[in-house]
Amino acid sequence: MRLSELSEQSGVKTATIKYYLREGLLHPGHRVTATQAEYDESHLRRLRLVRALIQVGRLPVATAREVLSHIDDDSLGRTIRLGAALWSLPHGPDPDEEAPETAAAREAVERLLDRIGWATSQEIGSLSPAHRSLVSSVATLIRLGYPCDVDYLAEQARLMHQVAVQDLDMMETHPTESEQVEIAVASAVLYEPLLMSLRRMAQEEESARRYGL
Amino acid sequence: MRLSELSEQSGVKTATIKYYLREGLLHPGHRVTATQAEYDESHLRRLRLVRALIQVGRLPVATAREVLSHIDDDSLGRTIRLGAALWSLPHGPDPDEEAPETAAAREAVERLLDRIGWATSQEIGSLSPAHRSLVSSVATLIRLGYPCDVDYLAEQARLMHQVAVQDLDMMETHPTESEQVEIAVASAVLYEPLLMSLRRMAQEEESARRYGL
DNA sequence: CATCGTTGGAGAGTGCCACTATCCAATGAT
DNA sequence: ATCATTGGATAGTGGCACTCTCCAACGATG
Repeated sequence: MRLSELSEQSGVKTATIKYYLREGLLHPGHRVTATQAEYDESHLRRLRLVRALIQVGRLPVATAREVLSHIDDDSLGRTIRLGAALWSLPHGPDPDEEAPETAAAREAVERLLDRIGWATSQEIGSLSPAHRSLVSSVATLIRLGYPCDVDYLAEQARLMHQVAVQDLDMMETHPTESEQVEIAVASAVLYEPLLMSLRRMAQEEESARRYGL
Repeated sequence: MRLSELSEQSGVKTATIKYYLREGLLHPGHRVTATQAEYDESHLRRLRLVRALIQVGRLPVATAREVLSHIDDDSLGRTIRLGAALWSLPHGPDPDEEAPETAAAREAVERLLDRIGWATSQEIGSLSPAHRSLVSSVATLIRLGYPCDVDYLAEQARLMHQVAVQDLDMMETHPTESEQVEIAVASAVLYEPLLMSLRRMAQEEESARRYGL
């Protein structure tokens, strides 16, 4: 398949595909002559994944490249590969250590983890982007005076754990490691807006149920 | 308080505050002389909300202005106000009607809503940004060949409904309508990254539980 | 009263980023 | 032989969130 055909089938302009090639988001085609290259299904699939990461997942191009490199890297074991891929995903801003609310937020998160017994998070917690992002979010809520008590958080955490169980179950239905890492990334990036859509629809539904239309 | 004091207390540069004033994200201060204005606590609070919406919630400035205008508008009833605020929030891309996967996605979503009995979503569903965004997400997943069966979606939807119940319970703890609308917006925008942080931490926890460290 | 640093306002400018248009030499179809 | 097309490199575009510069008007100080 030529570049222009790849463009037609994917719906992505040739100029944009060239850009992705240059940025290393897409592996080069097989050079047929000095000025022509051949692309195949793997390019089409990767291109669609790139578009999904960038357009649906809103990843910056540089981040997408990093994430993809982890998916491709089969020199490491699954756990490391998975962790590397997930930790390179974008996350909220880091906690502002200057702000006084950060300390309170950190304590609240600690109490939360204690309550629900997430041992992993407590040990390596301060390193995990998700943990730092959580502290930052809680600090923001405290600063704005929104409620954010441990009971509420614990209940939501419990629900998110059930979501995670579903996620991992789904991941396990895929055989190869590469696919599992890819689906873990997809789970984090593509299913996220899906879940948030479901949450908003649920809010609309529940709101209608309580207050009428 | 002067503009420069407001800047100090909020940690936002004066130039940026001026920009927000110009863009209508912040109501003007009380003019004391021809060249000086006085700001108060309401400005500080609003400024923090603006920063949270833009930095944590990643809202474009124009969208933030629209959302804030709905929070301020007390000429409408709560339901309308709430809906207007939530519907003006950013959502994923609209479904691509050209793509063949969109039809399948729409059908899958319909089956899902049927299964879990969200009447509201079925009636006004095609209008809701959340519904359109969900169809778009499902279409993307189908196109990439990721699993997205109705059983999985139904389970996640059930969990998201429980999340929404928590959300609305929390909203009801606030007395005034303005506060309720504000907290609904905060719930959609600020608690979203919080929930996603919890999901990723839960994935890390569950992953460690299944496969070790 | 003169002076000089500070303030608020307005418009132009900056930096970043995801593309995108242009150009060029080498092909490949006719 | 001719000429549109292809892949590759480079420079440019447009949008956005600020941010810089300038200016007239204060207002505290000597």
